[in-house]
Amino acid sequence: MASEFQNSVYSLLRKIPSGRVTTYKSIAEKLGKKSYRAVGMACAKNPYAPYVPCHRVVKSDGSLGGYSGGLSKKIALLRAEGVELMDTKIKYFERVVFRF
DNA sequence: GCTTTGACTCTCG
DNA sequence: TCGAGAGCCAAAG
Repeated sequence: MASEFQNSVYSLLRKIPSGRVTTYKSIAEKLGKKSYRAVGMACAKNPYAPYVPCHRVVKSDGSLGGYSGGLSKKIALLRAEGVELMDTKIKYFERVVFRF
C-alpha cells in the first residue's frame, strides 16, 4: 500500500489523457507542495504501473527526465501515444503538455 | 532517528 | 547557451 502522498500523485497521473504529458512541477503545485523531487520518487516506485501512466510525466523544460527500466521505454510509450520527441526532449512541448 | 539520495527546478556566472 | 550551486520534499539506509 502506498502512502497518502503517493496516492495523491497517482490520482493526478491517471487524469492525464493519452497523447498528453505533464510535469513534476505541475503535479507538485497541484498538491500544494514544492516537492518536485518527491513526485518523481513516487513515480519511480509506482506500484500501479501501467495503470498509472508515470511515463507521461516529464521535466519542466520538456526533457523526459528519467524512467525505471530504461529511458528508451518511456520514449517508445510516448511516441506510441502520438507525442513527438527529439531524442530525450519533447517536440512542441507547449502543445502536448497537459495542465490540470 | 538522523543522514543520504533522487524519474526536479530555479538562479547565477 | 551551458554548467554549477542551492533549495525543496519524501523515502530509504
